[in-house]
Amino acid sequence: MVDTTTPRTTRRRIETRRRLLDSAVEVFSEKGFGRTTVDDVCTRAGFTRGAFYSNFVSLDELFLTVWEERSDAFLASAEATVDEANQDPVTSLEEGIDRLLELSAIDDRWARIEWEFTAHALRTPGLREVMAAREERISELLLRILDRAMNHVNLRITDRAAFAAALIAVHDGTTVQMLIEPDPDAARERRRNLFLAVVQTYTEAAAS
Amino acid sequence: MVDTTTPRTTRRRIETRRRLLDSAVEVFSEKGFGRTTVDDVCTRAGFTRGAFYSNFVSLDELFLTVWEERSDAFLASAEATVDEANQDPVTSLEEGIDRLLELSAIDDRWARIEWEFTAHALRTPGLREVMAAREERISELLLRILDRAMNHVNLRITDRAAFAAALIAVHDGTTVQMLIEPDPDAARERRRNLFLAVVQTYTEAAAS
DNA sequence: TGTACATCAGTGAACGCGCGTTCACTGATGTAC
DNA sequence: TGTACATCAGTGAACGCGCGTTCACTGATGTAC
Repeated sequence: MVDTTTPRTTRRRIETRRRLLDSAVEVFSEKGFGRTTVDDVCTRAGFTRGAFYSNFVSLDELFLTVWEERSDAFLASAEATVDEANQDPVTSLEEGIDRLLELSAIDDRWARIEWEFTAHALRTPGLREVMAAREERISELLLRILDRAMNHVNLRITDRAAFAAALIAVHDGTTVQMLIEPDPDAARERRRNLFLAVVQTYTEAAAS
Repeated sequence: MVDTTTPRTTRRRIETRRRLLDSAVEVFSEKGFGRTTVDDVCTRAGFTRGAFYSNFVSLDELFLTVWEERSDAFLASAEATVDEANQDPVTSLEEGIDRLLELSAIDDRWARIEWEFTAHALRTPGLREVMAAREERISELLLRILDRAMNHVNLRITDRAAFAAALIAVHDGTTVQMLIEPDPDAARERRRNLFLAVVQTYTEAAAS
């Protein structure tokens, strides 16, 4: 039996969406979401504006799609890294921190877009819940990673929710410092120490 | 001798600028900087667009002016609070944290604008230095407050620059959590604990 | 204090570009045989 | 594999609104006496 409900052609559309989404990341990070026009994105991708309206209904939808896609990709790759790490457990707290920082390392462009999107979400009621849900997913993933890692270094988490929230807050707060401050290396080193302090705060020696 | 270089009339202009600046805060926080038009600000303030161009050259200048004015006002009021506090020294670490949090308490509207401005600064080279300079001023003010307070609770700061940077990072990171998360009270409590942990990390018992 | 005058600040109309959005169209892509 | 056909995806022109910016103007404000 032939499927008559699904649209026929797909390859070309998929490729077009791909190019529009990739261009959107570039343009949003350069001009900011608010100053970006439909034509900016299309020109960058090598299309005329009609192509945009054939694939998205508004820039808001495009921005949300970009953000969700990248967020999901990040979470998926993080999960994969965690699975790998099971074959190679951490041997020290410091090593664990470094792995965590490596996992969350993102390029400047994407950091700017996340900042933009948060600003956007802060004034768009429907998006606040979307962001909160994502933070919840990151929190769960983090705790899954941490549970295992803590075991290997003989520590026990005292307050799980607070621990995850603290790591996320410190991550966000130090990210902007690294982007703004004249000496990013110093900022990076301070971030590392602060992460270490947070881990020590929310854990205690496990009964062995 | 009469001053012939300074423009004559001022009262009316000052009032007009005031209303434009206040309206800008409202509109920027509601629509975001990028989606705000000159007319949005003028209509809100009860002027026509000409009034804007008689007082500012661009929305960029207006945004920077708004931000600098509020930042300076914040720093000035913080200094004043610190001077007052000298008559009434803190007696415990917890009390010090609460005072610090009270000092940095800002309304949602202004928090959104700071986030917006940071996003703007992250993609506008000249503004990065402006923000870095302000962070430096806040850091100095913080350390002045902390030096005195630590003395009263018999603690000594180990790494001054890292301590101030950590407090700022934690402040920023937890602010967005309080605005995004469904349970702001829980987020506030977690923030308080995290601040406490940071203080304990970057201080040690002073030789008495 | 009051009046005549000079200057200034904000008005509102005007201009034109840029942008969002639509739509008839064409050439690209997949399907059937 | 090749061809004829149907459908779809992106084109590009068109429309009109909204916005930034300018400027001659008028009424508000300060000054001099």
